[in-house]
Amino acid sequence: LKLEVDQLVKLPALEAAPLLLGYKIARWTPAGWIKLMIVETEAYHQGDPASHSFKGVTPRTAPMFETGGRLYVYFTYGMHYCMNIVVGQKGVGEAVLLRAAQPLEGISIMQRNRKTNDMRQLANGPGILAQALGIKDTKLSGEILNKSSILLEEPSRRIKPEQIVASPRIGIKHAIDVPWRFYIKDNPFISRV
DNA sequence: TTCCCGATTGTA
DNA sequence: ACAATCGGGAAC
Repeated sequence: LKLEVDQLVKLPALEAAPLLLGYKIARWTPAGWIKLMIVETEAYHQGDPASHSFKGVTPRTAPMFETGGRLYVYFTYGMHYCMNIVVGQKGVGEAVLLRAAQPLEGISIMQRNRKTNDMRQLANGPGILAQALGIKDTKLSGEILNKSSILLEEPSRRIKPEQIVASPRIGIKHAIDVPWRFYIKDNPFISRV
């Protein structure tokens, strides 16, 4: 049973994050199509002290509080961009961080964006994934999926529940114990750790 | 206006 | 293990 994208993005982050594994993220660029399969995600919600939405709406985090189906792109560590799929209901601040993906189409474009030919290093981290997609600013933040240059497609083959691993999230200082990072077991394209 | 810090990455 | 690098957000 495949979940329509429109239904999936209405779910709370903790439900949507594992379900997004296997879905495809795509972008149309002047050089052609880029497409990857999502293999690693993390869930962030309003009651979560590690979430940007924890302290309420700010100009930066406003997209997290919109209806699911938008993008939330943020700039971090003075040099990296990370992309989220906003999920859930309007007024509730939650999103799913895209941490890693498996390259499918537009490999040469991503190799150019990333300055490496190593397939496993094209999208094996949230900042790296954004680089592969050619994201160099936060202009896409708040944009609506499938109505902007970023598309989300249903999986061709559904990921079985037993193939999904849950583990603690990476790089956070709060709520380090909860297993809200999800990835496809044995997939070679997940981020380090 | 000042100050601290971060949902990271690449290099040593 | 650690530097690079700068915008967001709280405090002053």
